[in-house]
Amino acid sequence: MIKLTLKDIANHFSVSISTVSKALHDSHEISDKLKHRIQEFAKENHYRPNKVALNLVNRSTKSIGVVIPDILNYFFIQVLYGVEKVANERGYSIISCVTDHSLKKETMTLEMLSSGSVDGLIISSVASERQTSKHIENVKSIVDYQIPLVMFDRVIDAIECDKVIVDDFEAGYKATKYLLETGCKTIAIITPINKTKIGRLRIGGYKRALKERDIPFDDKLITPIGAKDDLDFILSFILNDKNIDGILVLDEITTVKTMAIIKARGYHVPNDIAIIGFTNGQLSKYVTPALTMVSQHGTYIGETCAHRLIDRIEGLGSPGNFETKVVKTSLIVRESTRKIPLG
Amino acid sequence: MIKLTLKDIANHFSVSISTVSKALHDSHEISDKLKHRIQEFAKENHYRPNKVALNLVNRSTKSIGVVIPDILNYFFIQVLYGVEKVANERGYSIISCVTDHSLKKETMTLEMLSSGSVDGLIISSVASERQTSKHIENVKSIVDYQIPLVMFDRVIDAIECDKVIVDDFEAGYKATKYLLETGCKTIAIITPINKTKIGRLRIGGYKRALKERDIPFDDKLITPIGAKDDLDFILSFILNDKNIDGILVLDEITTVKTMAIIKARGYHVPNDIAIIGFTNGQLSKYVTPALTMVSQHGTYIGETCAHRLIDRIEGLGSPGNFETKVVKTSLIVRESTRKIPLG
DNA sequence: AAAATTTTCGAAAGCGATTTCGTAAATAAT
DNA sequence: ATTATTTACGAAATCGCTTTCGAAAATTTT
Repeated sequence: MIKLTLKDIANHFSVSISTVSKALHDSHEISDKLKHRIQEFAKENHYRPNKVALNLVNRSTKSIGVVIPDILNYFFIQVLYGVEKVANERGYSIISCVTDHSLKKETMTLEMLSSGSVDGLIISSVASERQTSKHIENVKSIVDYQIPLVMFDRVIDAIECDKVIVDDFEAGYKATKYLLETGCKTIAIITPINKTKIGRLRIGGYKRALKERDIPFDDKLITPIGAKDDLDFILSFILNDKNIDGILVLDEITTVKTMAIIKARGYHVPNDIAIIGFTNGQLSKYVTPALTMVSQHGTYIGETCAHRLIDRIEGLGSPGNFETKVVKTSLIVRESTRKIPLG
Repeated sequence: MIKLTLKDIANHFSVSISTVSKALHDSHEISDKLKHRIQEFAKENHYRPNKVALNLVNRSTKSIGVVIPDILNYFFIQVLYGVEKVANERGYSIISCVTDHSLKKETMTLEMLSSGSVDGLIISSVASERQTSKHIENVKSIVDYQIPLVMFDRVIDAIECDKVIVDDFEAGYKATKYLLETGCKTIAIITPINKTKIGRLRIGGYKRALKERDIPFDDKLITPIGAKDDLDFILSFILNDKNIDGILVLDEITTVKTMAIIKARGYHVPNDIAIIGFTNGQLSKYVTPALTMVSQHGTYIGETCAHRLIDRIEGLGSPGNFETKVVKTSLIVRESTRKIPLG
């Protein structure tokens, strides 16, 4: 049995296509008798309208695209979850695409999605602060296309659109302050997101916290690591070089790895070295000791993005008047940090 | 600047739509002069053909839908990764949908996807062995629609299509055998997937391994747990009741939780109780002790599914002649199990 | 019985593209 | 100069569906 179309049904009953269409929509224009027969036939033969044709007619797909750099990152999964929840509530489905931190893949994905497949886009761009200029053009061409766009977390300043961002400066500040308050003197930073703006902001917060205590900032304490770098090897440098008693790590998996290495080298966590990581995901809770983490409230961010976007799509909210929403983080204190001394 | 169509360009140059279409396709039918002007104009104004219209004309979307029950399950993420890799290589993009283990959501998702949005489907169904009858109808209506379908992992026997499954029987057998060989006498099973066929197969393998050693099967050692159950509470029963020295857990997150609880109760892993879990994901490696896990080779499964499906879509492979591929698992031995005694 | 109204349906346009086919104009061949 | 052949473009069909409008046929009103 091949896929049924309106035409097939029309032929079967020797009526016109429009009659069938109306009958299936329960239009009063069609007699009850005919309507019934057509509806029965359609049901029996599993007729379902071709969505592509509908999308074309309606000039809308009732779906939104979500583009994220990484699917093994719990934060993005939470965002995805939040987006999907709201989208479903409001009658939209989502198409999620992962760019694997590749600028090329992001461009391809945007090309694909922005040519009619979705009514709007939610993006966390992989663009670092360097390579923007050319890449911005790509993203910009989407906005130019008049397709509603909401960026979150890793946003591009030069793009004018609604944004939902994390208060990464404050997050870095809070985490560092907490380490200082629990007695840390020399705090290192491990950053797998060195070239991103959010990485810079977190380090900015870190500096601010140091400054408040008149601790001089030491460049050597900031260690960028790449995806293929040998973390063990790299860590050995700063651990031997400096007398580190606190570490701030800018993503979850690296936090876990860092702690494993530190423990293996005989340090006690948190007594010798305290650790705070970013992204409160599945891992942090179950490692030993359980990790103190910064939660970015991904689900909430996802929900917010979805609402913003769908409002735009449906023409609510003033056109051109873009807003940026800043979401605060929370520090989830567990066992990888010392207790705050009383008094 | 509103979205440009062929018609707009045609109007701008006072030519026909077909001329523009041909010009943009570099057809020899159009004079070089005109072609150049049209192409220039299209580029400058960021013209891109409307994909929905193209899909309608081509009766193909060059995209495939992937439906999985859970996105926090590393196995499924790996499958997704494998599918996407092959799909991209072969010129397809993927639409991934998560059903959150909800039959209703699965039905909705299938409804949505099977009406023209995708050229084919890759599904791991949430259907347990009970509720099938009605649900099967839903899935069946997709196959009836002549839309190519590949099921993996959680397949439905009554559906005729290509399948890629894990050798769960052998996996349960291998894991149990390993525990026995390393000295375990009383092995419990914790199963969060009690009603699924794959759960039953794994337990089947477990029974076989016991039988080989003439160990009687004890029903009480199989503990099903639901999503909302208090694992701590439930574990206390069997730990107190039986003299357990080995546990087989049927998913990763539950394995990690189980070990945490066991450690908290003062047992040593693996000396007092050895643990093997299913799905070798991100968590297993970094907990203490690192967990011995069954790897299901998700990426490979995803790749296989994608190849099968696209072959079907493109009419390669004999119609109606469905195949089921069985993929073997590997046991990744780490520290939550004892060593096999020499000799 | 004539007029007005309602019921019931079909023709056709449109969504945005591709593609086949036909044809006037330009060029080439005789 | 006449015929044959390219060249260069447009008209129209098509994909599957919705929707507006027009118009018989049936019903109601006067």
